[in-house]
Amino acid sequence: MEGKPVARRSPTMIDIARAAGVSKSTVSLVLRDSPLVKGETRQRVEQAMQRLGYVYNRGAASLRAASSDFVGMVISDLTNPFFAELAVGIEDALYRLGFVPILANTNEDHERQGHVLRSLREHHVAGVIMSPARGSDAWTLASQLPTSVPTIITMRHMIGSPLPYVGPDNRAGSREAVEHLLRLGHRRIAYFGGDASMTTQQERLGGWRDALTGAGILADESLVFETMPTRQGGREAVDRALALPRPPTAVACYNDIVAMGATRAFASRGVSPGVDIAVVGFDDIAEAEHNAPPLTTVNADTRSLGARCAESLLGLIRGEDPAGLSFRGQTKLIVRESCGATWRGRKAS
Amino acid sequence: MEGKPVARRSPTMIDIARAAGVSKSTVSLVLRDSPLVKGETRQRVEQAMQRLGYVYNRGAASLRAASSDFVGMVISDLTNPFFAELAVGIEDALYRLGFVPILANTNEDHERQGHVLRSLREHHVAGVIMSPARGSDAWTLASQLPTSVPTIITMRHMIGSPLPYVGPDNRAGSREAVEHLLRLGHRRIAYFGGDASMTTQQERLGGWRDALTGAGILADESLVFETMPTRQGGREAVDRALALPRPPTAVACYNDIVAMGATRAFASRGVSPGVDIAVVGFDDIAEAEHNAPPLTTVNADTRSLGARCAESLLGLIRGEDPAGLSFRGQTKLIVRESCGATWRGRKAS
DNA sequence: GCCTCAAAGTGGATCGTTCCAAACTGTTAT
DNA sequence: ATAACAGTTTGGAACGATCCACTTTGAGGC
Repeated sequence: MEGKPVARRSPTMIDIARAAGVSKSTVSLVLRDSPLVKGETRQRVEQAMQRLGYVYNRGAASLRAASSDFVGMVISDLTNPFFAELAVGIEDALYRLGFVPILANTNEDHERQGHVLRSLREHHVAGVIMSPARGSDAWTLASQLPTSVPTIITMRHMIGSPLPYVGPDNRAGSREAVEHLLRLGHRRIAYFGGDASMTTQQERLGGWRDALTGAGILADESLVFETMPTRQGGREAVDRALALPRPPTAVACYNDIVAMGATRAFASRGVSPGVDIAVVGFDDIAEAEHNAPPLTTVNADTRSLGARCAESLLGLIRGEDPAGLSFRGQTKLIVRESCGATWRGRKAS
Repeated sequence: MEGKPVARRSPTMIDIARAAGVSKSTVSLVLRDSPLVKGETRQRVEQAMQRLGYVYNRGAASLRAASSDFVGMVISDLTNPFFAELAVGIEDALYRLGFVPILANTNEDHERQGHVLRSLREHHVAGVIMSPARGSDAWTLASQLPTSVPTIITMRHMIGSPLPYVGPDNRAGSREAVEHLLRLGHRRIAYFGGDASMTTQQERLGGWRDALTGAGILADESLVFETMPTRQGGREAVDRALALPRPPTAVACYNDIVAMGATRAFASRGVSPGVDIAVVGFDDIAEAEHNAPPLTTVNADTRSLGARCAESLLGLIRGEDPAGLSFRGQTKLIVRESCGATWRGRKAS
């Protein structure tokens, strides 16, 4: 009188085996596309799976396999569009390589990062890709992640860590941006944003110095305004820079977020970015193109960088030499309007 | 002559049991904080764990437990800052509730969504939170996700689906925004962006109609410009709207991304947003505040909405009545400058 | 008729936990 | 001395797959 009986628990290989009149070993062989099973048998097994609605249990399988198909994806701040783009690049590549990403957004919190790494270990992840929370040091990290877990560090290089690092060439990119400003005739070029404790900041600031000294100009450290790498940070830097007796005529920013905050702040103080002051960013996030004015910035091909993380991790898992798996991506200056170049060009023509 | 022998494989409960001189059952009890073990024994076991560097194997445990602590987090487009924010809200709440999020960014791709759902089932996730790819229908979804997997649908309501839905009150929010424009004296109010196949669009567009007809104005469908919900879509809508013999004086946009594209496009065509034309968005993404001009928009408290997804999922997992787990979040109009209200106010004073 | 061999299929141990029923202590009541 | 009992501890059977060594089957050679 009841409808067709609903399976109380989902069928296992043994149920399939019984239904198809074979042993569980044969079902296992069918599942893994072994050439050892006869075509006819294979069909019977596949029909049984279909009929019973069999779903493979990957957890059970990986119990024997020592490691799973999970990869930890530890991101320091997913609300930053730059990291969101990186995460998408990583996720997409992992998916293609047959891995399943476990997401953890640490929000720059060390304690949370520690918890998350422990959790990932408990889940026997095949590897980890992480952009360390601000101020993580190689030593603490080593204690949280034993060398047995293949790990790629991304975006924030950790000095003293033997782990492969994937990220853009910050120094060269920043240098190129500042050289562009120099070529436009600027001599008082400030630097906005970034936290001295981060290697990314050190590298980008280094590029600023390189460009200036390369042009025979003294890198005036009083033109360096370190602030939080946020829009708010960009605004603060503007306030401080405009308070100077002789304000800068151009600014290189730690990243696009800072640059966007800065362009807004300049504009609201009557200093028109792209006209009265040149501003360049870094990262080339999607928003940069739609900023007012559109941001001249350094493109790091974020998505490919993400893919590269996944590929390097695969290398590490396969046992390749870690030394060959680090990667510094080339950057490319994207000239838009915030540096005033386009505008001047138009005026001159 | 060798250094201290490195553990070939990581220690298991049995190794700990041996080292502490107890049975594996006792170790298991210690791990789960059972009051059954004597304090002294507990200590011995804990010391052994410390000494051998024991790491719990959650996979092995969940083999018996029927379901794991994983939750699938299926996002349609993580590069959209709105969804990134939602994802962060979900991730944070899941973490707090003791779940581990598996991330899948479907990028609006159905095929991929299908694969991902299958993969999640194979991993025996405890539940799924998903914002369906554009154009997903209840029927296909039901075939991909049997009712045995607790699932919350977010942001994109699916008509005909019994699954709990968590999202903002799009209709009321949109209505409120348009009513604000009406109050400012506008009568020709256009609607930009969004895809007719999405319920979100239908609801927001519905709010636009509600407000107009509520004010005794004919909702002129020739002022509805449906485009991709992207910045580019916003630009296209501007082109089409300005080509009208009698262009609108105000615009309600499908979301902030469209509104940002639109403000840029208006500005570059010499129509100053916030002065010559009023523009309102929807979502209140972080960028909205820093747009030029700062965007008047509808805040949906995205992060809380994410948290709510996680909480409703927990309810579903615990077997609560699905009917009570749906949630429509209240929205709040955030008045900034793009609607011209602030500006007019200042002028009048 | 016996042996060999390849192809196809199988049983049982295993992975690292949890859970259950049973067993062992030492005390107290009878 | 025995029973009853609470407080601890334990062995073994799951969970659902994989993998290895083994068996079965049938064809072919001598």
